[in-house]
This record gives sequence, C-alpha cells and structure tokens, in this order.
Amino acid sequence: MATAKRNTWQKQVIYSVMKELTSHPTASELYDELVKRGYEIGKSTVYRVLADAVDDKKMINVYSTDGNEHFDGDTRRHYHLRCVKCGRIYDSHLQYNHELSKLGELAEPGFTILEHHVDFLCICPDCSMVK
Amino acid sequence: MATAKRNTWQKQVIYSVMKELTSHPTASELYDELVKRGYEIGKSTVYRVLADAVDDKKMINVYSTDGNEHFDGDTRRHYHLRCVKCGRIYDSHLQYNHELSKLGELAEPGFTILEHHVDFLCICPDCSMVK
DNA sequence: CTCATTGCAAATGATTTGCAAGAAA
DNA sequence: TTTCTTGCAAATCATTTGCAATGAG
Repeated sequence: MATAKRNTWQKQVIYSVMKELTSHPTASELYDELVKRGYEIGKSTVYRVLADAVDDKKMINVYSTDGNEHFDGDTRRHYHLRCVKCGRIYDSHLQYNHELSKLGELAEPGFTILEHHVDFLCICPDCSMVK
Repeated sequence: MATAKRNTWQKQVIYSVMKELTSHPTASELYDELVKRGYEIGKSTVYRVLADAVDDKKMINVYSTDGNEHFDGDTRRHYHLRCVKCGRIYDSHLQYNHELSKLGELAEPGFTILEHHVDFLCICPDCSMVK
C-alpha cells in the first residue's frame, strides 16, 4: 500500500497560501512569500511539498519562458498567458477545449494524447503601459 | 547599429545540424551530438550560439516537462507533443490555428496576444510498447 | 513507539561568465 | 588591425539530497 501521509503545519500553510495566490510562483518565490508572512519554514520543505503536490495531482506545474518550474494551486484544466516582457504567468479565461486533444490525437497516429496545454504569449496590461 | 556577426565554422555546423535534427535537443545534447560527429567544439560555444539564434529568431526554444530548454531549428509556427514518460518532444502535424490567438485576446481585455503555443501531453509510440 | 517529515548544509546539474588566445573582416 | 568569437575553467543559480533531529499518528 502507499505510505501514509502526515499532516504537518508546513503542508497546511503551503496548500493554503497556494490556493490563495494566483501568481504562479516558483518554489523559491513561494518560500520568500512564506518567510515574508512570518512562517519559519525550510526552503527544501517547500520544494518537497510542492513536488509531492504535483505528483499527487493536488497542484499543477507550469514552465515559464524563464525556464523555472512554476506552481499553480488551481488544478482545473485551464490555459495560461505568459508575458514576454516580465515573464509573469496569468490564468486565461478561455474555456478548455477537449476537442483540441481529440484533434491532436487524430493528427498523430500512434500517440496517445492525455491532455493539452495552451500558452498565449502576450504583453500584459502592466507592461503595455511602459514605453 | 547592431554589431556585425561573424561567420564561423562553429555557427555553420550548429545551424546545419539543427536544421537536420527533429529531436529538439538541449544545448548539452546538441553538444554531445556534435562531439559524436567528430567536431571539436566548446560546450559554452554551443550554449552561446543557440541562445543567440533564439534572440535572432533563427531558432525556437521549447520547455519540456524535464524543465530544460530544448531547441528547434524549424521556426515555422507549429505545435508540439511532449511524452510524459520519456520527456521527448515531437512536432505535431496539426495546423497552427491563428484563430486561437484571436479568441485568446478576446477573452483577456488589456492583454495583447502575440502568438500561442499548444503542447499535447502524450504517451509516444516508443513508450506505449513498454509495459 | 515508529517512521514520515523537516531543516540544515553540502552536493548536484545545467547553464553562464571572465578572460586570454584565436580568427573573421 | 580591430574586435567579435571561442574554449576553458571557475562561478552561479535553482533544485536535490544525506542525515540527524523532530513530531504526527
């Protein structure tokens, strides 16, 4: 059987803050945020809990143009916007289109398509203001 | 004005091999391939030439599930398949749909959509065979 | 009590950088 | 010549790991 998970305050805090944030932080960024909020937590704990969360499908990971692994507490299938100026990741409001996976599978005999990701490369509102 | 680029055999080899390969190698993997083919070239040169190529839009970079930066010598807009088992990246034959960018922009007022990427997460033929 | 979990510090792995030597233009 | 480019080795950066101490169940 799978090993039993233990419920620690560290996991509680990480899950709770990740559910609240929509900023898609990296493990390191989340660590900084937790420290800023006054939590005394080890950096490797943050890395480990986030990695486990993705394994357990409690969170999603996204790769940005910066090459770092970003985390998303929202596991519902959705698309992302990535600003090419600042690298920030935003959630798209466009609805996930299951048909696209089917089209993809039709186009590639021999491949089993599990799901798909769509990333819109964009200039975000903040960066549009800067000349 | 932009500084003049010099034409070295190292760049020629890198561009030529990248045009030939469809394997979307990382800089490190391309380095290994070049060494295997008998070229005496520095690893940092490979990193530098590939990074410059992306800046100059002569190549595309893709982030895989392995978190590493992969390169693609084919700059035409196209989608990718990423095997969740082995991490290999394949080109999709599905046609690039410009409409999707327009839909994305309509869904996000204030954002300027430049283009979009679609990644199909899949089990590739090689990995389907393994139990 | 047990052993999953933590936190630290050291290790790793990929990529980048400093700089002297080499070679395009 | 001039100065862009290369190649090496050292530096950096994010992330992972080893291990003893801790604490959840």
